[in-house]
Amino acid sequence: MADMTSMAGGSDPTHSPSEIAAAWQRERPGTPTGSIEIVTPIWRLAKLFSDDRVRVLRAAGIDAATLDLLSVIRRSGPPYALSTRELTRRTLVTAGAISQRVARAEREGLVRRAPGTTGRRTVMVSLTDEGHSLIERSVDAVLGREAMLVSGLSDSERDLLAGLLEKLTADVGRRLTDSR
Amino acid sequence: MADMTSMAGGSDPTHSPSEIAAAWQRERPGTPTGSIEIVTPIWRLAKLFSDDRVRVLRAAGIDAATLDLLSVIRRSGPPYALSTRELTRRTLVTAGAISQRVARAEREGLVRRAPGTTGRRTVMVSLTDEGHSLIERSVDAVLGREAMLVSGLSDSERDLLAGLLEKLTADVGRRLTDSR
DNA sequence: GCTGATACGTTTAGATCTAAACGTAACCGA
DNA sequence: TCGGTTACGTTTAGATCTAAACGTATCAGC
Repeated sequence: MADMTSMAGGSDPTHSPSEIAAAWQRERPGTPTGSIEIVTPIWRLAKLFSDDRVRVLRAAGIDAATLDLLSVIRRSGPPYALSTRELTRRTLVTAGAISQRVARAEREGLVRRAPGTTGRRTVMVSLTDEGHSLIERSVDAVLGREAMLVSGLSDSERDLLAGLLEKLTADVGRRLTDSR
Repeated sequence: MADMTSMAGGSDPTHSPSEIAAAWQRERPGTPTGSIEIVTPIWRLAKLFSDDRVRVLRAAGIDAATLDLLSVIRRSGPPYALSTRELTRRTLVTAGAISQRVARAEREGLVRRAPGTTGRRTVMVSLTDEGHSLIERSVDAVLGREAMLVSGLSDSERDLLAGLLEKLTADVGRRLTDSR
């Protein structure tokens, strides 16, 4: 996927989204700046969460890509095994990246690869004991930390925000599929 | 910055945030899943916007990193010049990345580097005519496209969401600085 | 059974980022 | 004025991603 490092249209963390929109209006009256107050904070928040997670995980001896891999397998429930195909579907990266991530995790003894029984030449990736205990140790740390970060919102604010974000996600997804 | 490709804790685009939280509760009762319905959609939306922008820009003959660079300079107003230092501050990437981006854009004739007059060995990066016209052509395309993507929200919903996002951004930023 | 089409996973080439090392220029206290 | 410190920009090494090429196994229709 494209990374999060380019957000022209309003990334500037030294100015608020509304200041950025105002700057465009001053420089180019009529510029369609209506989306900036939505898109810019989303990008900034994604970066804040991402960077913080990297820091937290470094202390736990695991990187974000590996956590992502192990998490998806772990929360799929017993027998803690998913095909490469399914891992790709449930992640935001390409099949090539999954292949590389699995190879790394396998080298570190966190997962195991085995041919699937259900035809179609699938490869099942499963957690080793070590992988299982690593994810158990990491999940609460990461999610607990994030819960702390968002704790400035009241319960009703949080629910309201979650609802709006879900609506927007569905909406954007629909418009993207329509336009292709 | 860390890219947007790892979002353990809930990236899975085949399940809604609430389904992911429910899966954790089923597998590990007591897991602190309160943040998932906020963080997960933020990550997903960042990726949706990012990927779409890449597609739009490919058609316009410019990449997202270059758009980011030219945008910041363009909206700073005449004389359309910023120091490398300032570019780093107003962007979400490191100084090294800025240096490389500027070098690329300079190679393509979009910007020019010149020693700054105000001491401290600064390098001023300014738009060439070609860079200026490229950004003029691209900005409306990108921002117009994004305005369309978020147009499913009513005006009041949009303002409400923008307000909550701004509050959350400030809040998370504060907690991050406090905890370090 | 064949055979072509398709699905699936891996590999490779290339892009671009970060972190850290570096090289200098500018500033500052004595 | 001088020497050390700091600010600033660039370079380099390493990590990891994407897109595309590949190789092979499986399936579907005849």
